[in-house]
Amino acid sequence: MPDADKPTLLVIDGHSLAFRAFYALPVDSFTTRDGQHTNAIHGFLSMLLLLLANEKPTHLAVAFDMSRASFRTREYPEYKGTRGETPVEFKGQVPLLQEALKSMGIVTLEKEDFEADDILATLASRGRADGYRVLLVSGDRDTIQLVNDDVTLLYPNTQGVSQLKRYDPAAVTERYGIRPEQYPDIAALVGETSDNLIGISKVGEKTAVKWLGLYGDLDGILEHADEIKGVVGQNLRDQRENAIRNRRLNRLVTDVELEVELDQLEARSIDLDEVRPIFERLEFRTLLERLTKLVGEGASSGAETSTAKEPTVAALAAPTPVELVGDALAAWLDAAQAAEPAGLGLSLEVLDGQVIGAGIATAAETVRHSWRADAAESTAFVAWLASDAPKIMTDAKGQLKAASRSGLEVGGLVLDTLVAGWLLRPTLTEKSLADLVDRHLGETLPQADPALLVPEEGADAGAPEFAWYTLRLAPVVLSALPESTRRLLADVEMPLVPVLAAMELRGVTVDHDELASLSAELGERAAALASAAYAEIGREVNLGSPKQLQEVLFDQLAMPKTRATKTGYTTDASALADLQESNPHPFLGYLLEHRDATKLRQIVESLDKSIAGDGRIHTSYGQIGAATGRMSSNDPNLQNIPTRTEDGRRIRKAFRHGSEYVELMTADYSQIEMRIMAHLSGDPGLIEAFNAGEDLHRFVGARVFSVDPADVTPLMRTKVKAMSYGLAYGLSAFGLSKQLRIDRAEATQLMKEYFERFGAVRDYLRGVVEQARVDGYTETIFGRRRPFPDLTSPNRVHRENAERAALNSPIQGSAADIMKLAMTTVEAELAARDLSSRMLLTVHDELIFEVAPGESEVLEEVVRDRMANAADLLVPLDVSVGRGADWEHAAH
DNA sequence: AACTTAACGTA
DNA sequence: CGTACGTTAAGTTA
Repeated sequence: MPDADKPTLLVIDGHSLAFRAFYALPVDSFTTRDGQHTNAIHGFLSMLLLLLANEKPTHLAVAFDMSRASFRTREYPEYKGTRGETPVEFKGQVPLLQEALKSMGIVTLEKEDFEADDILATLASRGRADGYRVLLVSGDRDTIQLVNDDVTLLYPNTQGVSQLKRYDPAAVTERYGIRPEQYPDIAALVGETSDNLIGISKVGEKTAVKWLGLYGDLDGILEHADEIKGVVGQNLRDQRENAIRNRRLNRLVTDVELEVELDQLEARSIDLDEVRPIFERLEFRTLLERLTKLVGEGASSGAETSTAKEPTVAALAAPTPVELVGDALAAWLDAAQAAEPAGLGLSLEVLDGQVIGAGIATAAETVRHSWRADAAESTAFVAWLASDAPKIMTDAKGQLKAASRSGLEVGGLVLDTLVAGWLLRPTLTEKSLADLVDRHLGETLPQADPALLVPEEGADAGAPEFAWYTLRLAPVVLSALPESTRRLLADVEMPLVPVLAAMELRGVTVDHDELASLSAELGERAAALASAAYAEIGREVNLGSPKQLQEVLFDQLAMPKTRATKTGYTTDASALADLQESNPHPFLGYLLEHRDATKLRQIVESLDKSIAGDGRIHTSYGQIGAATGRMSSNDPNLQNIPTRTEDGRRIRKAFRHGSEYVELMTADYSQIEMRIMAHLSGDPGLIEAFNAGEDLHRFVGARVFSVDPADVTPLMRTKVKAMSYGLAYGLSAFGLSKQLRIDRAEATQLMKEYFERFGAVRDYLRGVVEQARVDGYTETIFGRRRPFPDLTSPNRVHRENAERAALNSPIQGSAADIMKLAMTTVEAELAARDLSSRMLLTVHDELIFEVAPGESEVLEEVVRDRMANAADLLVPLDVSVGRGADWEHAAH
């Protein structure tokens, strides 16, 4: 009987799939306003909708485990014993998922004493007997045994739940080299860690498959156990009971008594009115849209004809692009701008860093333009691009760079949907247009993606389609932003985009010879230190391998165990320093120095490799990188260039001014985070400290220790400084004592004294967390928000982590706001004054400039002014400036 | 080959 | 048991 004529029964292992989703989807982005986590539910339902659309089952059911106990745990209490406690964040989602399924008219099944897989096995067996095509969805490998000509297993791959691998008998054979019904024999021999089933030592998949080939099945293997040679054979004879037990436990039960008949599982049409309340409660807007679409399609196309090839039809497709040049393009642009006064969608086509064309979109039409520098047909395009006519792009920075390289000017960038999307959800940033389309439109950007369950038909999307989707995203993303954040977007983030593009294009001159000789020197030093270290322990190990170091330290040298990590015991620098104190050994000293040398060398090497043909390093700035609002730097990271050690500072000496320039200038905000704390807390003592204009830590130290500022000793100053800086991070007495190497009592006392003098700071920090718990987010001075769903987590570790991050966020984030604002105004002012000096780098609270001849004074004046006036706080923003031929000498 | 972990550099 | 990042080598898994 041809498959197409058979009814299709879809059975899903609910726990298994939901659990996969739970770990695949970040909990942060799937939490309702009242704090309910929904990632498992969302992932499950999203997959279910995909399955309904693609597989068009006539019958379906979702099976759940009733509890962890089953007849298997009675037989073998250790069964699944290795599994930790199910996270409460997951547990709470299961009843809601079941409720959602019920509202969709989908039958859920569970049976006392059995696992969901047994229900799958039973339904598979019954379905096959009654002439169904059966589809099983489970993340439990034991279900492989159920596969046959009528039963197909859809197995989530390791990435999560968005893709399922289809196992029919041929696929099982291809993957495992056996027939499906042989799988339990393999599993019995190899063991299954996740079920706490221990197999035969030294027997892995390869061996098990080989034996099966020789002796047919597990019974055959055990009969011939005496013939198997070597240690493995002995292991098999010694541990045969393991295999027998495993085989007994992994056999799925095919005759569980269920209260339903197959025909009761028939797929019913979904009543949206039933579904809506629970979907709304879970805040599943896009899922509801997808479901609505699915229901609509089902009604119009008729559910009974299952046409497997038919691709899912998107609700909206981008208009077919028209190629336009010259006057035709000019005319189209005029009309288009009238139709879309808020801006046109724009996507530049970039090849090898140069612009080769563009896609432009209105809601109704898309246009493609091939651009050539000297072509008269492009005049209208070039003029429009440079004009203030509003444009909406996605991930504009790279396109702006290409435009600049191609000699094109881009004006009027009013919105970058990627940046806006990040402001909306700063913790899990959608990294591409495709992500945004998926997230905010609930659609799939047409793109060739071989990993998709159903390959999309038709051509890839190009620039016109990108422009069109970008345009559609704009109102969706904008309307979701709170007013304050929308201002932040318009005033701070959008103007910054071209500034960062310009800085990346400029790069910074780095001296290759300097780096090369430094690298060679560090390499020699590292080699000498390694030899000395080997001599101490009488053998050569890989000093870069924590695993091998653990052997040396804790076995060979029998040192006391350090703090535990996931894979053993830490060998990090602070632990080694502690060991050196308790168990002095020359090996430790050599190791630590070796670490320093190799680490520096590694940085030097990677910098050297990054020097481009123009002798400069062009880092990339991540505008949407950090959840707090900070920028990041990568390829290479220029925000972690060493500065604390002498050798490290030699690296900074390799950063030079270019030949057209006379020096570098650095300008940084001093103690900006403390100043922000003073402003936000309104603490009179701290405000006075900054207005007094004397050394901050000395002033604070005088208050804390009740002495005259002149009598604050360096030690007192160090302690107070550590305390002040630690404040913004949620430092504990424990952490403070560890950092200062003082005992707990003294640290506690120090904190107490500190807060007695600066009580408003403590009140403020407490208040931030409390407010965030109520609101679900924190906010910076300029309106940047960051959500904190974990503040109400029942898990103490998660909750306390969230509390520290929450109290830090407005501080670090406000500093970032101020710096970003300063950067755009500095850049604008330099342009306005027609100065040739240029801003090159930013390192969180520091800016680095290249100074053109004769501009030293005016540049300093402009930079000081713009930076100091970037924000109006209760305390002044102090800027310190330094100049020199290289970065090190320009520091101060 | 692709991913994860430990370690470490910066603000 | 201090926030925020990015990079690297070693180790692990597919």
